Amino acid sequence: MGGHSCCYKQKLRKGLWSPEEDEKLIKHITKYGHGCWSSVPKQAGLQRCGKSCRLRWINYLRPDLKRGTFSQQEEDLIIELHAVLGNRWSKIAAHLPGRTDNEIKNLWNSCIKKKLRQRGIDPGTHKPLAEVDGGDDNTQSNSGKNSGTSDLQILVTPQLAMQEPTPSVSAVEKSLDESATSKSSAAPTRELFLDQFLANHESSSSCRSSNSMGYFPFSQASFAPDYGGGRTTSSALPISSNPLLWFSQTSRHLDVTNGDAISTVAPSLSSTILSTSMVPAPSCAADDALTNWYGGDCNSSRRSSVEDSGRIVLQSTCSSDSCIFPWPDLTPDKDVQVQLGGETEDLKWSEYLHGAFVASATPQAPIQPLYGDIKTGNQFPMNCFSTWHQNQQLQQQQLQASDIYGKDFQSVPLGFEHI
DNA sequence: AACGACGACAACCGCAAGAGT
DNA sequence: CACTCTTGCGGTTGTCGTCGT
Repeated sequence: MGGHSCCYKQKLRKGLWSPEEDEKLIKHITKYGHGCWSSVPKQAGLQRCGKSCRLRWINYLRPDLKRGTFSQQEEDLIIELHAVLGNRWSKIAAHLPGRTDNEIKNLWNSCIKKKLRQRGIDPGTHKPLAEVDGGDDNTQSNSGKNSGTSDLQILVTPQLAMQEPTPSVSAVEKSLDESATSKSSAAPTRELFLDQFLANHESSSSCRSSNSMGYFPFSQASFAPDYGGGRTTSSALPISSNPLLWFSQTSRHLDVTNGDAISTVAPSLSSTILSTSMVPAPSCAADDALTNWYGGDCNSSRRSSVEDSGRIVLQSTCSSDSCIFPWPDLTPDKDVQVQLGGETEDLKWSEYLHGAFVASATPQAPIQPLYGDIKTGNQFPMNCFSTWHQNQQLQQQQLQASDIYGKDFQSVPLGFEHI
C-alpha cells in the first residue's frame, strides 16, 4: 500500500515543492487546519498526495520549527537519546522542540555518525569501536529496533549510569516518553526523574572540553526568564548561549498548562507548548491571517539582508499591503532579493520563508472548521513575544559584543523586532 | 570555466499500526 | 474478523550547493 494509493488516481507532482505550492498549503492549513491529510491536496488545489502535503508541513512549513544548525548541546542530547532510544527518531525529536525527526535523522546520518567514529565510538552500539567487531555499519543494524538495550549503562551519561539504582532502559524510555507527552500531568516522581535525567545530561555536557558554544553566564541575570507559575527548574542547569537552545531547555521544565506563564517566559516555539497552551487570538479576519502570520505589522517597513555571517536581517522596504512576505509578489520565477551591504543577493526560498516565519507576528485567524475533526497546525503564540521582545534590544546590545553565540541567536531577536 | 566529489537537506518509498466499517 | 483507509515512522534516494582539482 505504502499510503500512495492516492498517487495512482491521478498524475501528481513529485519532487521539490514550489513556492506556490507552499503558499497554497500554508493558506489552506492556516484557514482550515489540515483535517484529513488525504483531502488536503484537493481542498488546497494541490497536485500532490496527502502524504506529501503532510510531510511538507511537518518537516518544513510548520511555524514552530526551529531551523538552523544544531548546537553542540543538541547534538549531545541526540547522541544520548539515541543511546537510549535507538533509531526512533520521532521519539528523539520529541525531546528537541522545534526539530523534526527527519532533521535529526539527517543530522545523525550525515554528521553525528561520522563524529562518533572519529571519536572511536561505534554509532550503532555507542561502544568503543575496539569492542565492536569491524566497527562498521553492520553493527548498527540492530540499533534501530532494539534501541540500545543493555548498552545504556555505559552510554547515556556517566551520571545517569551511576544512579542508584540504575534505571532500566525501559524506565528511561518510559520517563522520556512521558516527558515528551505529558509534561504537565506527570507524576512528581517521574518528573523528578526526568529533571534528574536532564540535569545529568546537562552536567555531562558541561564536562565537554570542546564546547564551542560555551554556556550562558548566570551573572547576566537579565537573560534569566521569569518562569511564572513558580515552576522550579534545576538551578544547576547551564543555560546555553544560544537562546533557541535555551528556550528548548527551559521549555522542557515548564508547566505548559499555564499559557500566561508561557507568555512571560520567552517565545519558545516548542511544538509541545504551542499545541497545548495557545490558540490564535480571534481578532483578525481569516483572510488576513496569512498576511499577519508572515507579514507581521503591515505598517512596518523593512527589507531583508544577509550579513556576512549569513543571518537574515530585516531592514526595510515593503509596501503597506505586501509586508515582508508578500505572497502575491513572490513567484517561483523570481528569487527573493535581499540586501547585502548594498549589494543585492539572492536568498534561498526556504531561508526567506523561515526568516519570515521567525519574523511573523500574530496568527490571529480562527481556524474555520472545514472538517469534523480539525487538527490545527497553527496554534502558536505570537502575543507572547512582546514581553520577551522587550528584553531583546538590551540583550542584543550585550551580545553583540560577544562572539560566543551562534547565528541562530542573531537572527531570532531581529526576527521579532517589529512585532 | 568545467568537472567531479562530497555533504546537507528535502522528499519519497515501503511498511506497520490504528481506527473505522 | 476482515477489509479499507489514514497516519506515522524509519530507511533510502534525489537534489542542490559547495569545494577542490
